[in-house]
Amino acid sequence: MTAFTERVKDTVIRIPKGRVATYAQVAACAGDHRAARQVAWVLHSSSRKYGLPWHRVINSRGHISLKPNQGYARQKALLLTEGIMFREDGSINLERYLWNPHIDM
DNA sequence: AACCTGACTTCGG
DNA sequence: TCCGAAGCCAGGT
Repeated sequence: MTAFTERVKDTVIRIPKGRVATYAQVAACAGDHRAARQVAWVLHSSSRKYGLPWHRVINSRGHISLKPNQGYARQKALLLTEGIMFREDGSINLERYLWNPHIDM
């Protein structure tokens, strides 16, 4: 496990309840703005193991990246539970819910 | 060591 | 605006 991967976990854990972050954003916080795919891989492989709030990470378009037959519904349900609202097309208003590491915490 | 894969992103047609 | 292709990174085979 690389240092970068460790930082990804630390970053994800910092995302506040009721807010979301994009894969690229998490990657940037962890020190490599180009490693979005690696962030996805980390969540996929060790979210359960480390109790990460994996559902708070979505793609840059404000959509859930999971396929409908995979965890899509579960992730959406978890976000709704935290008070996050979805538009009709299933997207999230990033202007409103995106985590700002410098202001929130 | 080479090759494949994915819960991503960006750019060009 | 909507795909498809090409980048990118690390772990698994």
